[in-house]
Amino acid sequence: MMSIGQLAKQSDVSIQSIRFYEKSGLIAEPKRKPSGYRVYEAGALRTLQFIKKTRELGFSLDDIKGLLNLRVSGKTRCGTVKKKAEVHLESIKSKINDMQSVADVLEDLIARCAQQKNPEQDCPILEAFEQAEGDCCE
Amino acid sequence: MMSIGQLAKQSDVSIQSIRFYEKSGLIAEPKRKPSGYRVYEAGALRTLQFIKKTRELGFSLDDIKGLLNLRVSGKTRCGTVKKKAEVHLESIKSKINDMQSVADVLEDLIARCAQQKNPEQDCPILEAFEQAEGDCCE
DNA sequence: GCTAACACTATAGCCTACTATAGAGTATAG
DNA sequence: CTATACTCTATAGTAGGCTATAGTGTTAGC
Repeated sequence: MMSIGQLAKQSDVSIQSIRFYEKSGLIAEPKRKPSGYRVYEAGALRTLQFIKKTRELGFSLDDIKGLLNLRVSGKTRCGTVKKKAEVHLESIKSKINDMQSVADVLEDLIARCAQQKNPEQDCPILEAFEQAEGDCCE
Repeated sequence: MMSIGQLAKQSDVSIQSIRFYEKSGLIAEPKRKPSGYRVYEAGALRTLQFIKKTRELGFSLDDIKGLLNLRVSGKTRCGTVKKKAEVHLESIKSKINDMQSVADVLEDLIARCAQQKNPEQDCPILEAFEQAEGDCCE
């Protein structure tokens, strides 16, 4: 049994975030003291740790809500969880690919810039950017 | 020479976004008719296409501003441009690394999930998420 | 000349995931 | 008993990237 402050410290999640998660339906409304103070059980800590970890992995609060519901619904089917993780993984991978292609372009431009011997000539980087559909981004 | 509406159609960027980009300093303030209507030259279209492309690649407007400045600064010495491009490249690379490590974790969890023979047992993904300090994110 | 389509500004709203603040009550240590 | 720390609610603000609306003026085709 602990206060919201203790829970915040133990989970390393701010008090405001905890209340925000409660409002957002990610964590259950806890019991209250007669004063109105929230009183949490150990389960809340585990849930918060779950949320924190999945947030760090880039899941949205909505995703996490879904995962928590799978967990809460008792006989979780592992396949469902796996599928969600796979979908998320795919979107991360495609973002990585996009970013990598940008990195490649930049790398190439920088290399060409380095090869440039004649300082009077135009900069290859600037030239590449000038072209709307060019060797820059295709 | 074209109106904002024509520019919007040709670039496939909404009128509001164009004005927003102008306010944000991504595109130059165009000339105006006596009525106050914006009048664009062909260069604006190229710039918008550049913005659109880089947005799709996941750059923030701030990043794009930096890239556009590389282009716009005209007679910049190649070395300066190169240096800026290198800084961009580094930040992109570090983003890629971050995402890759997340992807690795997810991939590992999914693999463990796939190895799970016994459907009666708990899901390894959820279990990993449950642990405060676990083999999941360390 | 009229009407429809277009453009202008300024302001407000949306979404995500929070963070901050104000003003009030509560708990606890000395 | 009092000072300090804690908690409560409600509201507002932040950042990024737009989208929508209101109210008004402009342009183009018939």
